[in-house]
Amino acid sequence: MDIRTLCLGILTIGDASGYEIKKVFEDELSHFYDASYGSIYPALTRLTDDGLVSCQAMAQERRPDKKVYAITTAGRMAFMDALAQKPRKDKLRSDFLAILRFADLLPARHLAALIDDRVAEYRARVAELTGYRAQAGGPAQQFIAGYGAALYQATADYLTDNRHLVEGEALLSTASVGS
Amino acid sequence: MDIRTLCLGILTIGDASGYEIKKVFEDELSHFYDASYGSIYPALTRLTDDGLVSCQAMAQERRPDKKVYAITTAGRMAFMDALAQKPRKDKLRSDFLAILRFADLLPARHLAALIDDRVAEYRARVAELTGYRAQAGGPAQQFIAGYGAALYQATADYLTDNRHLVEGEALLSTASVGS
DNA sequence: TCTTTATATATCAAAGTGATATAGATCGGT
DNA sequence: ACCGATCTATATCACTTTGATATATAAAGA
Repeated sequence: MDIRTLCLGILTIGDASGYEIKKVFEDELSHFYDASYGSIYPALTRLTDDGLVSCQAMAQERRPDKKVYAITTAGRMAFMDALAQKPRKDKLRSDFLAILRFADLLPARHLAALIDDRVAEYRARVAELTGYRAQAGGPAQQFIAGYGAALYQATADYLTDNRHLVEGEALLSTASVGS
Repeated sequence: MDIRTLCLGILTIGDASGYEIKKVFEDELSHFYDASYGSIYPALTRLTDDGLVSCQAMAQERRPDKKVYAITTAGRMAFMDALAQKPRKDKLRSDFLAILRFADLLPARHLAALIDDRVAEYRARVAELTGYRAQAGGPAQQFIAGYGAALYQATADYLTDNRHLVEGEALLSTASVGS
């Protein structure tokens, strides 16, 4: 599922400009997918060339033209085909865990602060997503927001309950400096 | 935290070849980071050029030379600096969730099979990681394996408890074909 | 015997990121 | 009234990374 296909999927929901598609990625999909302008704009150009979307330039007063894209029938079929493909494995990229793997090279204070921040961040995210879920549109959106909330909740809990494992390993820098 | 830095970190644990570094990514880090040969080999070349690792070619009988890399003092310092940097946000890329977002375009059977597979896969992963955790080396490795297990467990549970939200949306293709 | 899996390194087109450029509008604070 | 920040809107580009492929040999399994 590349960005091109995802853009096509978003246009399934309704017509949109590249800028608006980016907002969908940020608002609704941000916790399981991401895309930059550097991938969205070329994707839309190519989808247009392939006849999967159509593009209408809207002249705006004192603004750059807004290009509104709409999915075509061919595009709809292509997206259905893509949906039927077996999904690739999920991929997580976590600097945080990479750092924790090397906890024994970090000062204890730094490590503790890192984990504190992460727990606070995830608890905030749970609250935010729970709110979103309540006001969200369809069941699929609710399901996805809930999925995110469940993950963040589980992670925050795990960190709280097991941080001693890594924190016991951390460098007690004061001891080595003092002696 | 780019692949170059991660390779440096792995060499902190012990000397290794590119091939062995790949195995560390696959075995120990696979559920929160990944790297292909296409990034590892160039990373090692550049780390060598920068004097952060040293390389010794080991001639092997009837095998290509094995290049064993070792971290230098400069490399160790560079890695410590990298570890002190604020970690970037975690990034999840999930085709599975992307597909579920468009559950209303999928036949109900297909959707059910997709979720069944995912739940089974995650339950298997929990078992695997729990085993790994028991036999694992240091506390940091145990912590990380446990983190993965907790995530997969929470996900499988969430899917089981909330799948009705998306499954209720799916296309009842028999109805539309029959009528 | 033959296929698959493991050891081992290397390259490359294509995809995607993150930063930067451009440019007017609007909103909040002082 | 002014200034900085944020929003709307599109576009490009160097760099990183992926996923596939190439090359060679050995060992294990079918």
